Amino acid sequence: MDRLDLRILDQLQNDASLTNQDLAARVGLSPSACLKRVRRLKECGVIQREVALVAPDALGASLHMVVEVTMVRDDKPLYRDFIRRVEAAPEVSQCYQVTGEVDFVLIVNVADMQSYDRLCDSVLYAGDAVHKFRTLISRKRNKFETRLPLGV
Amino acid sequence: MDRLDLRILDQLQNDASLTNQDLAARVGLSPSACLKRVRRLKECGVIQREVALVAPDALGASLHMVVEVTMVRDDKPLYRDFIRRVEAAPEVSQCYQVTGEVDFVLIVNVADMQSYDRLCDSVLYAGDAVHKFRTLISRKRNKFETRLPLGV
DNA sequence: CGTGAAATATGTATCGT
DNA sequence: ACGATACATATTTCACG
Repeated sequence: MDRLDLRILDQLQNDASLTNQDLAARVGLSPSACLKRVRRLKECGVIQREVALVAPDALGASLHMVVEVTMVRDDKPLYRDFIRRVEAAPEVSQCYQVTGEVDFVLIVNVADMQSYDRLCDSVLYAGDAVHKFRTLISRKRNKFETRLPLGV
Repeated sequence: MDRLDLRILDQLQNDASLTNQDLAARVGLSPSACLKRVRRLKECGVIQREVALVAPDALGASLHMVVEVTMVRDDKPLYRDFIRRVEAAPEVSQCYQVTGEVDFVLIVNVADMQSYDRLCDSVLYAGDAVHKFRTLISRKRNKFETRLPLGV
């Protein structure tokens, strides 16, 4: 993982629709050398996947929420089951297991309150794992950036 | 925006590296018709961009935090300036403006505590806009999904 | 890592429904 | 207005230097 790989990642985090030729030109490499690097970065999991980011309000899924979850107790199987439900719930886009006064923070995005309700049933009220939760409703998502700071 | 567009979005949210041919085959369209739709979806902003998702731990930026921010008072210019600083800070990947006991929730991801410190200086302590904040340190990111539920 | 040629994919024009 | 076919252009990909 040298400087060239970092520059490649930097570009692709911004715009994965770049052709290999353009990418190669930008990082100062021949197309074939560039392609080999990109493939290696995918192979070894540094590039996990390429995705299209869709405007939430173009699809009526513009309701974002932050849910802080406190579990009933510290218990491996309990946690594992909860995480499994979280993973299975399409409404939950992110899940952070945190230290401190709460145990999990979920980022939820849904079309309406009915969908939020379904989420509560399928994840929060299911299985007696959750002691309590607090929902912060987002009025606005001011920033959403998938890019990691690479220090290039 | 019909069923076909939704199927296209569904595919591209999963894997934007699909060739137009494969995509067309999956949604049951000819390549040219498919391409026209994809371009239209990009033109009108439904597809915002395509990005590569990079494994955070492959790059030593694996420290995630959730920061809850409470402002000193409700004040337009104050908020505007804060948001501007948030947007400028590469350590802050997401910012939700929420209702309730706190005013903002930030998702931060950094390589180390030193970077977190820089963030505090450049965003949280700058400008006397922030009354207080609470930082929840993530032990683990159990889920990170950019895909919106499309109900297809 | 770079070059060049073969294999693939994209993009366009045209026609049909 | 939208989709299909076919052809021209561009890109990816691989063997070789």
